Amino acid sequence: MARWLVKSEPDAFSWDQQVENGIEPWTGVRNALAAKNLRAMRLGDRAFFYHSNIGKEIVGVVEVVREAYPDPTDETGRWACVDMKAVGPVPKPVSLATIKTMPELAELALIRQSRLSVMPIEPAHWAILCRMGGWTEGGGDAA
DNA sequence: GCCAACGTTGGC
DNA sequence: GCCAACGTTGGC
Repeated sequence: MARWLVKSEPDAFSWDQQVENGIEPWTGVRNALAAKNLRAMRLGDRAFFYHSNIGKEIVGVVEVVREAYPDPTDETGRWACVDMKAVGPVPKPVSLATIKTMPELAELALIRQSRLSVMPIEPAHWAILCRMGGWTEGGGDAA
């Protein structure tokens, strides 16, 4: 099961809204690489929910509950979205500033490609970020 | 098909 | 609010 990180500006769509809505279509991605990543997501994949611009920190974990389908907010029909479900908040939000202090996280796309809004996270990096955030994966589904 | 101009994102 | 990075557009 793959791991990801998705960004949202809390002004536009925040973690609180994700929690309130439960399941929410992840729409509005209009970047080729980000879209490719979206299409590669599979049911049960998990992603960190990152607040860009305001907060600049990982605040929660979401899970893919519907794989890529045409983004209803896109008239051209060229772009895709997935449905995300809130799994839970990260007990200790992990800030960008903190991530930047860690040499072992220097290769993160979050840092190397600051404008990419949907990116894969390597298992080792996922584990480090989970530890930093005080997040423990629920019973045995971490495969 | 190349490249300059422009717009957008996102950190600071 | 500013600026750097980078994606996209449009002229040639």
